[in-house]
Amino acid sequence: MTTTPKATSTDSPSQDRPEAGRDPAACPECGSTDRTQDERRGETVCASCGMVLGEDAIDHGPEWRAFDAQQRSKRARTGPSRTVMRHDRGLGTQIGFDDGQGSSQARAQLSRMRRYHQRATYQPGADRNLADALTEIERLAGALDLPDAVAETAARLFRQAKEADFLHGRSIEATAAAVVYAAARIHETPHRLKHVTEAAKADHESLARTYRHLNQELELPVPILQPTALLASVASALDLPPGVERAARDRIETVDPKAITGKNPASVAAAAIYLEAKEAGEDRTQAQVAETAEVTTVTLRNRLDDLR
DNA sequence: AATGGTATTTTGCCTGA
DNA sequence: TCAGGCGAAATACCATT
Repeated sequence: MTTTPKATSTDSPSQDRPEAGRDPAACPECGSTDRTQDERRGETVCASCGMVLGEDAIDHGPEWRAFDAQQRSKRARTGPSRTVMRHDRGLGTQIGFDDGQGSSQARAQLSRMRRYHQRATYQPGADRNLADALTEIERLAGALDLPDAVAETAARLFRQAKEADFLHGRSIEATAAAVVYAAARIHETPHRLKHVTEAAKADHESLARTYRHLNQELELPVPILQPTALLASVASALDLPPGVERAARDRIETVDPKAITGKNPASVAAAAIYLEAKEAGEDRTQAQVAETAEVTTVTLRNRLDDLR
Protein backbone atom coordinates (compact mmCIF):
# COMPACT_ATOMS: atom_id res chain seq x y z
CA MET A 1 0.00 0.00 0.00
CA THR A 2 1.35 3.40 -0.86
CA THR A 3 1.12 6.11 1.72
CA THR A 4 -1.34 8.86 1.16
CA PRO A 5 -0.60 12.03 3.09
CA LYS A 6 -4.27 12.66 3.55
CA ALA A 7 -3.93 15.27 6.23
CA THR A 8 -2.07 17.72 4.02
CA SER A 9 -4.60 17.77 1.23
CA THR A 10 -7.40 18.63 3.60
CA ASP A 11 -5.45 21.48 5.13
CA SER A 12 -6.60 24.79 3.79
CA PRO A 13 -3.73 26.29 1.81
CA SER A 14 -4.82 29.87 2.44
CA GLN A 15 -4.04 29.56 6.10
CA ASP A 16 -0.50 30.46 6.98
CA ARG A 17 1.05 27.98 9.29
CA PRO A 18 4.69 28.64 10.01
CA GLU A 19 5.53 25.62 12.14
CA ALA A 20 8.11 23.63 10.26
CA GLY A 21 7.48 19.98 9.71
CA ARG A 22 3.73 20.16 9.99
CA ASP A 23 3.37 19.62 6.27
CA PRO A 24 5.69 16.88 4.95
CA ALA A 25 6.00 18.78 1.66
CA ALA A 26 7.18 21.92 3.40
CA CYS A 27 10.78 23.04 3.64
CA PRO A 28 12.22 21.78 6.95
CA GLU A 29 14.17 25.01 7.29
CA CYS A 30 11.53 27.70 6.88
CA GLY A 31 8.26 25.85 6.32
CA SER A 32 7.62 27.24 2.87
CA THR A 33 6.08 24.94 0.31
CA ASP A 34 7.36 26.94 -2.66
CA ARG A 35 10.30 25.49 -4.48
CA THR A 36 12.26 26.03 -7.64
CA GLN A 37 14.15 23.67 -9.87
CA ASP A 38 17.74 24.33 -10.81
CA GLU A 39 17.81 22.09 -13.83
CA ARG A 40 21.44 22.65 -14.67
CA ARG A 41 22.53 21.40 -11.27
CA GLY A 42 19.68 18.97 -10.93
CA GLU A 43 18.67 20.43 -7.60
CA THR A 44 15.37 21.32 -6.05
CA VAL A 45 15.68 24.34 -3.80
CA CYS A 46 13.30 26.07 -1.43
CA ALA A 47 12.04 29.24 -3.05
CA SER A 48 12.13 31.33 0.09
CA CYS A 49 15.28 30.31 1.94
CA GLY A 50 17.31 28.54 -0.75
CA MET A 51 17.80 25.32 1.15
CA VAL A 52 18.60 22.44 -1.17
CA LEU A 53 15.73 19.99 -0.79
CA GLY A 54 16.67 17.45 -3.41
CA GLU A 55 19.73 16.66 -5.45
CA ASP A 56 20.61 14.71 -8.53
CA ALA A 57 17.25 14.96 -10.17
CA ILE A 58 17.19 12.80 -13.24
CA ASP A 59 16.24 14.42 -16.51
CA HIS A 60 14.19 11.81 -18.26
CA GLY A 61 13.65 13.82 -21.39
CA PRO A 62 15.61 13.60 -24.62
CA GLU A 63 18.65 15.84 -24.95
CA TRP A 64 17.27 17.45 -28.08
CA ARG A 65 14.11 19.24 -29.05
CA ALA A 66 11.95 18.47 -32.03
CA PHE A 67 9.46 20.87 -33.47
CA ASP A 68 7.61 18.55 -35.78
CA ALA A 69 7.18 14.86 -36.44
CA GLN A 70 9.80 14.80 -39.19
CA GLN A 71 12.49 16.27 -36.96
CA ARG A 72 11.47 13.94 -34.21
CA SER A 73 11.99 10.81 -36.26
CA LYS A 74 15.25 12.19 -37.61
CA ARG A 75 16.66 13.11 -34.23
CA ALA A 76 15.50 10.11 -32.28
CA ARG A 77 18.48 7.83 -32.44
CA THR A 78 17.23 5.35 -29.94
CA GLY A 79 14.28 3.07 -29.39
CA PRO A 80 12.38 2.71 -26.19
CA SER A 81 14.54 2.33 -23.11
CA ARG A 82 15.63 -1.20 -22.38
CA THR A 83 13.38 -2.69 -19.84
CA VAL A 84 13.58 -5.73 -17.67
CA MET A 85 9.85 -6.10 -17.99
CA ARG A 86 10.04 -7.52 -21.53
CA HIS A 87 11.33 -11.00 -22.04
CA ASP A 88 13.76 -9.71 -24.68
CA ARG A 89 14.33 -6.46 -22.75
CA GLY A 90 12.50 -4.60 -25.51
CA LEU A 91 15.32 -5.23 -27.93
CA GLY A 92 13.60 -7.61 -30.31
CA THR A 93 13.58 -7.33 -34.05
CA GLN A 94 10.39 -6.90 -35.97
CA ILE A 95 9.82 -7.24 -39.65
CA GLY A 96 7.92 -4.33 -41.07
CA PHE A 97 4.50 -4.58 -42.64
CA ASP A 98 5.24 -2.18 -45.48
CA ASP A 99 5.21 -4.56 -48.44
CA GLY A 100 3.46 -2.16 -50.76
CA GLN A 101 5.89 -2.50 -53.67
CA GLY A 102 7.36 -5.63 -55.11
CA SER A 103 6.01 -8.77 -56.66
CA SER A 104 3.42 -10.98 -55.08
CA GLN A 105 6.25 -13.45 -54.64
CA ALA A 106 8.23 -10.97 -52.58
CA ARG A 107 5.17 -10.17 -50.49
CA ALA A 108 4.60 -13.82 -49.80
CA GLN A 109 8.21 -14.22 -48.77
CA LEU A 110 8.00 -11.29 -46.38
CA SER A 111 4.90 -12.71 -44.84
CA ARG A 112 6.62 -16.05 -44.37
CA MET A 113 9.59 -14.34 -42.77
CA ARG A 114 7.32 -12.55 -40.39
CA ARG A 115 5.66 -15.76 -39.42
CA TYR A 116 8.92 -17.60 -38.79
CA HIS A 117 10.38 -14.66 -37.01
CA GLN A 118 7.40 -14.52 -34.72
CA ARG A 119 7.81 -18.18 -33.84
CA ALA A 120 11.54 -17.80 -33.34
CA THR A 121 11.07 -14.80 -31.06
CA TYR A 122 8.65 -16.49 -28.74
CA GLN A 123 10.55 -19.71 -28.69
CA PRO A 124 8.97 -22.36 -26.60
CA GLY A 125 10.67 -23.23 -23.34
CA ALA A 126 12.86 -20.84 -21.48
CA ASP A 127 11.76 -17.52 -22.88
CA ARG A 128 8.19 -18.58 -22.90
CA ASN A 129 8.38 -19.17 -19.16
CA LEU A 130 10.06 -15.86 -18.68
CA ALA A 131 7.39 -14.01 -20.60
CA ASP A 132 4.66 -15.74 -18.61
CA ALA A 133 6.39 -14.97 -15.35
CA LEU A 134 6.85 -11.32 -16.22
CA THR A 135 3.18 -11.04 -17.04
CA GLU A 136 2.36 -12.58 -13.69
CA ILE A 137 4.78 -10.27 -11.91
CA GLU A 138 3.19 -7.24 -13.50
CA ARG A 139 -0.24 -8.48 -12.59
CA LEU A 140 0.75 -9.00 -8.95
CA ALA A 141 2.50 -5.68 -8.66
CA GLY A 142 -0.61 -4.02 -10.02
CA ALA A 143 -2.92 -5.90 -7.70
CA LEU A 144 -0.78 -5.01 -4.70
CA ASP A 145 -0.37 -1.40 -5.72
CA LEU A 146 3.40 -1.62 -5.78
CA PRO A 147 5.54 1.05 -7.44
CA ASP A 148 7.14 0.33 -10.82
CA ALA A 149 10.60 0.14 -9.31
CA VAL A 150 9.49 -2.81 -7.21
CA ALA A 151 8.09 -4.62 -10.22
CA GLU A 152 11.37 -4.07 -12.03
CA THR A 153 13.36 -5.44 -9.15
CA ALA A 154 11.05 -8.42 -9.10
CA ALA A 155 11.62 -8.99 -12.80
CA ARG A 156 15.37 -8.75 -12.30
CA LEU A 157 15.21 -11.23 -9.45
CA PHE A 158 13.25 -13.62 -11.60
CA ARG A 159 15.93 -13.48 -14.30
CA GLN A 160 18.53 -14.14 -11.63
CA ALA A 161 16.53 -17.06 -10.34
CA LYS A 162 16.28 -18.47 -13.82
CA GLU A 163 20.02 -18.10 -14.39
CA ALA A 164 20.67 -19.90 -11.13
CA ASP A 165 18.50 -22.81 -12.25
CA PHE A 166 16.18 -22.05 -9.42
CA LEU A 167 13.13 -22.86 -11.48
CA HIS A 168 13.72 -26.57 -11.84
CA GLY A 169 10.89 -28.37 -10.18
CA ARG A 170 9.19 -25.22 -8.99
CA SER A 171 6.08 -23.53 -10.24
CA ILE A 172 6.33 -20.32 -12.19
CA GLU A 173 3.47 -18.88 -10.19
CA ALA A 174 5.03 -19.47 -6.80
CA THR A 175 8.38 -18.15 -7.94
CA ALA A 176 6.80 -15.08 -9.50
CA ALA A 177 4.94 -14.37 -6.27
CA ALA A 178 8.08 -14.99 -4.24
CA VAL A 179 10.17 -12.53 -6.24
CA VAL A 180 7.44 -9.92 -5.95
CA TYR A 181 7.39 -10.35 -2.19
CA ALA A 182 11.18 -10.26 -2.08
CA ALA A 183 11.28 -7.11 -4.18
CA ALA A 184 8.76 -5.43 -1.89
CA ARG A 185 10.93 -6.33 1.09
CA ILE A 186 14.07 -5.06 -0.61
CA HIS A 187 12.41 -1.76 -1.39
CA GLU A 188 11.04 -1.56 2.14
CA THR A 189 7.56 -1.26 0.79
CA PRO A 190 5.96 -3.11 3.66
CA HIS A 191 3.79 -5.92 2.47
CA ARG A 192 2.74 -8.87 4.48
CA LEU A 193 3.40 -12.20 2.90
CA LYS A 194 -0.24 -12.87 3.66
CA HIS A 195 -1.37 -10.12 1.32
CA VAL A 196 0.85 -11.36 -1.46
CA THR A 197 -0.57 -14.83 -0.99
CA GLU A 198 -4.07 -13.52 -1.37
CA ALA A 199 -3.25 -11.93 -4.71
CA ALA A 200 -1.04 -14.76 -5.89
CA LYS A 201 -1.93 -17.93 -7.68
CA ALA A 202 -0.06 -19.94 -5.10
CA ASP A 203 -0.90 -21.12 -1.64
CA HIS A 204 0.75 -19.62 1.40
CA GLU A 205 2.67 -22.74 2.15
CA SER A 206 4.50 -23.12 -1.14
CA LEU A 207 4.99 -19.39 -1.46
CA ALA A 208 6.69 -19.18 1.91
CA ARG A 209 8.85 -22.16 1.10
CA THR A 210 9.78 -20.79 -2.30
CA TYR A 211 10.61 -17.42 -0.82
CA ARG A 212 12.81 -18.97 1.84
CA HIS A 213 14.75 -20.96 -0.72
CA LEU A 214 15.00 -18.01 -3.06
CA ASN A 215 16.39 -15.98 -0.23
CA GLN A 216 19.06 -18.58 0.45
CA GLU A 217 20.00 -19.37 -3.12
CA LEU A 218 20.33 -15.81 -4.33
CA GLU A 219 21.46 -14.37 -1.01
CA LEU A 220 19.00 -11.57 -1.41
CA PRO A 221 19.85 -8.20 0.08
CA VAL A 222 16.69 -8.19 2.15
CA PRO A 223 16.92 -5.66 4.96
CA ILE A 224 15.17 -6.56 8.17
CA LEU A 225 11.81 -4.89 8.37
CA GLN A 226 12.13 -1.75 10.45
CA PRO A 227 9.14 -0.69 12.54
CA THR A 228 9.62 2.84 11.23
CA ALA A 229 8.74 1.66 7.74
CA LEU A 230 5.24 0.88 8.98
CA LEU A 231 4.54 4.13 10.77
CA ALA A 232 3.23 6.06 7.82
CA SER A 233 0.48 3.65 6.90
CA VAL A 234 -0.67 3.20 10.49
CA ALA A 235 -0.65 6.93 11.20
CA SER A 236 -2.54 7.82 8.06
CA ALA A 237 -5.09 5.07 8.57
CA LEU A 238 -5.83 6.61 11.96
CA ASP A 239 -5.97 10.12 10.55
CA LEU A 240 -3.18 11.36 12.74
CA PRO A 241 -1.20 14.52 11.98
CA PRO A 242 2.30 14.08 10.51
CA GLY A 243 3.85 15.29 13.76
CA VAL A 244 2.73 12.12 15.50
CA GLU A 245 4.46 9.98 12.94
CA ARG A 246 7.67 11.96 13.30
CA ALA A 247 7.59 11.74 17.07
CA ALA A 248 6.91 8.02 16.87
CA ARG A 249 9.89 7.62 14.57
CA ASP A 250 12.10 9.50 17.03
CA ARG A 251 10.87 7.37 19.86
CA ILE A 252 11.62 4.13 18.07
CA GLU A 253 15.02 5.33 17.01
CA THR A 254 16.05 6.34 20.49
CA VAL A 255 14.80 3.26 22.31
CA ASP A 256 17.24 0.52 23.23
CA PRO A 257 17.23 -1.88 20.26
CA LYS A 258 17.46 -4.81 22.63
CA ALA A 259 13.96 -4.01 23.86
CA ILE A 260 12.36 -4.48 20.47
CA THR A 261 14.49 -6.83 18.40
CA GLY A 262 12.70 -10.00 17.54
CA LYS A 263 9.35 -8.40 18.18
CA ASN A 264 6.74 -7.97 15.48
CA PRO A 265 7.67 -4.61 13.87
CA ALA A 266 3.98 -3.81 13.41
CA SER A 267 3.44 -4.05 17.14
CA VAL A 268 6.37 -1.73 17.84
CA ALA A 269 5.07 0.79 15.33
CA ALA A 270 1.61 0.54 16.85
CA ALA A 271 2.90 1.16 20.35
CA ALA A 272 4.92 4.19 19.30
CA ILE A 273 1.95 5.63 17.44
CA TYR A 274 -0.34 5.03 20.39
CA LEU A 275 1.96 6.81 22.82
CA GLU A 276 2.66 9.76 20.57
CA ALA A 277 -0.96 10.20 19.58
CA LYS A 278 -1.80 10.48 23.25
CA GLU A 279 1.09 12.88 23.73
CA ALA A 280 -0.26 15.07 20.93
CA GLY A 281 -3.75 15.08 22.42
CA GLU A 282 -5.03 13.00 19.52
CA ASP A 283 -6.06 10.04 21.64
CA ARG A 284 -6.83 6.77 19.93
CA THR A 285 -7.90 3.71 21.86
CA GLN A 286 -5.61 0.72 22.13
CA ALA A 287 -8.21 -1.28 20.28
CA GLN A 288 -8.20 1.14 17.35
CA VAL A 289 -4.44 1.25 17.03
CA ALA A 290 -4.06 -2.48 17.50
CA GLU A 291 -6.61 -3.19 14.83
CA THR A 292 -5.04 -0.98 12.19
CA ALA A 293 -1.63 -2.49 12.89
CA GLU A 294 -3.13 -6.00 12.77
CA VAL A 295 -1.99 -6.97 16.24
CA THR A 296 -3.96 -7.60 19.44
CA THR A 297 -4.32 -5.18 22.31
CA VAL A 298 -2.34 -7.55 24.50
CA THR A 299 0.63 -7.40 22.19
CA LEU A 300 0.26 -3.66 21.93
CA ARG A 301 0.40 -3.35 25.71
CA ASN A 302 3.47 -5.55 25.88
CA ARG A 303 5.19 -3.22 23.39
CA LEU A 304 4.07 -0.20 25.39
CA ASP A 305 5.97 -1.69 28.31
CA ASP A 306 9.01 -2.21 26.09
CA LEU A 307 8.96 1.39 24.88
CA ARG A 308 8.53 3.08 28.23
C1' DA B 1 -15.89 1.59 28.34
C1' DA B 2 -11.06 1.66 28.27
C1' DT B 3 -7.08 -0.07 30.21
C1' DG B 4 -4.05 -3.36 32.30
C1' DG B 5 -2.67 -8.04 34.04
C1' DT B 6 -2.15 -13.22 33.72
C1' DA B 7 -2.59 -18.16 32.41
C1' DT B 8 -3.00 -20.87 28.50
C1' DT B 9 -3.05 -21.95 23.67
C1' DT B 10 -1.69 -21.17 19.02
C1' DT B 11 1.54 -20.00 15.59
C1' DG B 12 5.74 -19.33 12.99
C1' DC B 13 10.35 -20.29 12.46
C1' DC B 14 14.35 -22.93 12.98
C1' DT B 15 17.05 -27.11 13.38
C1' DG B 16 18.45 -31.52 12.78
C1' DA B 17 17.21 -36.13 11.67
C1' DT C 1 9.85 -33.71 4.49
C1' DC C 2 8.99 -34.35 9.06
C1' DA C 3 9.10 -33.85 14.28
C1' DG C 4 10.37 -31.24 18.08
C1' DG C 5 11.80 -27.15 20.41
C1' DC C 6 11.47 -22.43 21.06
C1' DG C 7 10.00 -17.49 21.59
C1' DA C 8 6.36 -14.42 20.27
C1' DA C 9 1.71 -13.50 19.71
C1' DA C 10 -3.06 -14.52 20.25
C1' DT C 11 -6.88 -15.90 23.07
C1' DA C 12 -9.61 -16.05 27.00
C1' DC C 13 -10.58 -14.28 31.13
C1' DC C 14 -9.90 -11.46 34.95
C1' DA C 15 -9.43 -6.88 37.82
C1' DT C 16 -8.92 -1.84 38.01
C1' DT C 17 -9.69 2.83 36.67
